[in-house]
Amino acid sequence: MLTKKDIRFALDEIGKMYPDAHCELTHENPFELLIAVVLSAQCTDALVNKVTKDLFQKYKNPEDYLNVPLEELQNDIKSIGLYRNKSKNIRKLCETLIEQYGGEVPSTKAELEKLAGVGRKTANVVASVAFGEPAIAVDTHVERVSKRLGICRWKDSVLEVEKTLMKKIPRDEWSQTHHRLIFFGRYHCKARSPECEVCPLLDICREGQKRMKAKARA
DNA sequence: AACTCGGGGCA
DNA sequence: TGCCCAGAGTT
Repeated sequence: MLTKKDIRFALDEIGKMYPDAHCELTHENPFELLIAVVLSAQCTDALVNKVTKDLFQKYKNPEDYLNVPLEELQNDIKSIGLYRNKSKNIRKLCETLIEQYGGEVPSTKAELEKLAGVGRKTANVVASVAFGEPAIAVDTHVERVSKRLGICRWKDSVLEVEKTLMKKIPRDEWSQTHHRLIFFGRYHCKARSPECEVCPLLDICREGQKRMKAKARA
């Protein structure tokens, strides 16, 4: 497990690599962000952005999603995969927004998480990006990076990873750190081919040293 | 905890 | 071709 000092070092180095990491999903308002994040589950944001460009031109508010046949909505998001679940969830979500929130997007994590298609990760992202609430959303990148570096344990659940990060990172750095870890995981500490050879964190990274040793042996 | 949804991107 | 992707819901 990394010491507090090592974690500080790691966060600072990652911050130097990606000083202006941000949410890459296109959105003009909380509602569009919410839809975009729900659509982004298990597919890349670049792919989602291709669809949302036309989607947000056509669907401006929760009512618009309910005023077309389900098949039409499915067809509009077909190319991102998992479209049957996502289209149904979005319609259910829009119904809830209209019935319970006057057509607006609720701003707290607890309320967001109750919406169809919105889990802990999506709720954290929307609360953080759209409403400025401190949050660390643990997706596959954040989880992988945290475990490789040794910020948390390999067997930790997603929720345990989130708790550990919140405990070890100052609250006012949560949102920024979240996006930086995602950039670091996406572009450098990649799932398949992490670039350990040119990584500034190699000295403190358990997994990186293991990989380099294995490579030297081969 | 394991399984399913799923087309696109990349090696 | 095969494997993975900025997850969530169900069993």
